Amino acid sequence: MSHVVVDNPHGLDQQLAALDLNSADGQGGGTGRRYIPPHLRNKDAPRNAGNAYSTGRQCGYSVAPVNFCYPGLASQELAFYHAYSAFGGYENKEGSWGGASRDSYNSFGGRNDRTKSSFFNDRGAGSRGRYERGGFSGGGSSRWGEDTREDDWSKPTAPNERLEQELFSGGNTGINFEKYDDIPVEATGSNCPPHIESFHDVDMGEIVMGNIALTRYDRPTPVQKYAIPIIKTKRDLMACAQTGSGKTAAFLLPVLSQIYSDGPGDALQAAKNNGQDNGRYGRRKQYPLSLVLAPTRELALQIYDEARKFAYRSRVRPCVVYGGADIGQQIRELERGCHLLVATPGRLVDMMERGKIGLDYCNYLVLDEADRMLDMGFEPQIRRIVEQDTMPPKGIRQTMMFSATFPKEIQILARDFLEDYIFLAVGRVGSTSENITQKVVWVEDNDKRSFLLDLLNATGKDSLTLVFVETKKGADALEDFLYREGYACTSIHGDRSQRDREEALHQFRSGHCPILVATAVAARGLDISNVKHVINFDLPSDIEEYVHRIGRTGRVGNLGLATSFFNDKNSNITKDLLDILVEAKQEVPSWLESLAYEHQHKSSTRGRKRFSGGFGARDYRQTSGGSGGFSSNRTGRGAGGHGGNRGFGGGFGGNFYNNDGYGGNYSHAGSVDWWGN
DNA sequence: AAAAAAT
Repeated sequence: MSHVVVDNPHGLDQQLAALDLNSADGQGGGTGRRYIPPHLRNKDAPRNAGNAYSTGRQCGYSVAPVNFCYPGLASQELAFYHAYSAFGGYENKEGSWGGASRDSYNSFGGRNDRTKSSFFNDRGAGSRGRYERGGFSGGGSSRWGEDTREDDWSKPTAPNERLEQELFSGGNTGINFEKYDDIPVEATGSNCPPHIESFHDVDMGEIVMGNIALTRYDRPTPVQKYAIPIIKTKRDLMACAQTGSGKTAAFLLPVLSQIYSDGPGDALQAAKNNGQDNGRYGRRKQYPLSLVLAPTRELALQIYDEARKFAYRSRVRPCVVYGGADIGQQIRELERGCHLLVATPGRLVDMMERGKIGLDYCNYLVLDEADRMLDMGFEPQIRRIVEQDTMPPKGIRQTMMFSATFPKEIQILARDFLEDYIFLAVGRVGSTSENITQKVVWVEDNDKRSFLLDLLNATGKDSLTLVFVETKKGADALEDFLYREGYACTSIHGDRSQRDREEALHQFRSGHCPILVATAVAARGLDISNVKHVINFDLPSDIEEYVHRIGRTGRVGNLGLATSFFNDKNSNITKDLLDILVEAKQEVPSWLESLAYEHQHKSSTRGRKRFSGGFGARDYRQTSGGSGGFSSNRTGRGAGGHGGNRGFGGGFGGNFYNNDGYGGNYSHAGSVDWWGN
């Protein structure tokens, strides 16, 4: 094991955080450049069967017949031709493409070495495939596999002004990067590549860079600085980072850039064969090159929306599938082509069983919010998807896991899914950020509503307020109440239909309903910028949940305010809340301090029974010697040999590791959660 | 005493 801190710009102590889990099982003959997975063996393979794997992630190009061609027109020119007719004439779009010039299209005929096969030489520039729709529909829609032949995926397709408007006009959803600079990041692992300071420090290709310019991302966030070069060098990654740290782009940019430079590879042929088998275009099974799994539907959608931006003017077609929505519609979308799939686990399993999705060529796997997915009981589905189907094994595919915490369950998942990975720890965004003002006020249940009205009246009419409650019933009741009081509000919770949920989010985001009453469904993952005020009408029992909730505000460089109603019923969160307030240099009410003191004394006699729902996860404090606030016990399972308990000076709020056997908020055999389930 | 997720 040689996990070494390679980069440590923030003066954090060097330490080894290797997991003995990581090397627990060997790779049975190594990663095998010539590996052929079981499902591909003994198959009649017109293509070079080992090729997809033997070339690693650089898929080779294979040759497909062309029965459709526009003599004398390269496909890009063809696309332009259609662009002109579609938009009534040529307009110079260079400006909006952030410097990419039309030369890139003119030079398209001059293919690079890879595509300069004898085939191309024979046919000349005129015999390009059918990409006439390539530049126009969402994120590219090359109908690969029909009668298309592969093109150079690294060259941008034609611009589409209307689509561009749709994708990039949504304001700067990005992050104000300056305030992230003090977030500490630590990379651990063998041969970790150096981090970047600018998007230009690593070659991500014309398409990605163009879309970065369009999204007006000018500088990478800390996660991006580290994750991008790691992913670009084809390493597996385990990253502990919260939502709001820019992690979606941190994996989308390098993954897409790889796909653009490598092209579709054998997946193209597979889709084609499959299409022939079925005889009809519409029956085709899709073979995504990349899969992103996310815990909630909204998060999946959000990742998809990001993917569409970065897939603009490319041949990659992103798709999203999740429950609660019409599956027929989603299938039709898939059948138009799917190279990057974002999915919630349940619906994806459904799609796989229906034969709509094959993961045989999925060379990039991302698990987003992995802890949350386990928390929600998705482990069987995830293992079904990753281990019990046709997905290339670890070491062949590239796998990236993101998680807010790193308890034992996640460590085991990382051991099983990742190969020689780099561990990235990103400091918590919410709690270190001092531009969120956190207030805790004592409010009895009976007074909550009138207190809430006071707060809402004090808040500007047009600033967004997010009100969290604990139960779905509570959400309905409170929305009802506010509505009757004349407030423009909406609500979101898990019993709402998917349409209602999306509609509510839209109403809120757009400012049409500037008050959103929400349950935990909205706490994590959702990037709703411009939330001025988060109100914990009901405090959660779990401090991680609290951090996620308040993290909905204070984004995009704005000052944020978080107000929490506290009373007797919240005694369970007292100590953790106090720690958070202290860490974030917030004002601490004296009553909270004394309560925390009392609670600590009471709790010492309670034993360690409750370790789900947030409590057990904090047990690490007992081993970190009470060293004040939020030092983490980052020892993992190999506690003895890896540097012991070290503090991180407040940056690393999350307990990435648990070694007390009671770790984490994750159910495991014999566990009892906060509700006694 | 809960929320989330395939139907």
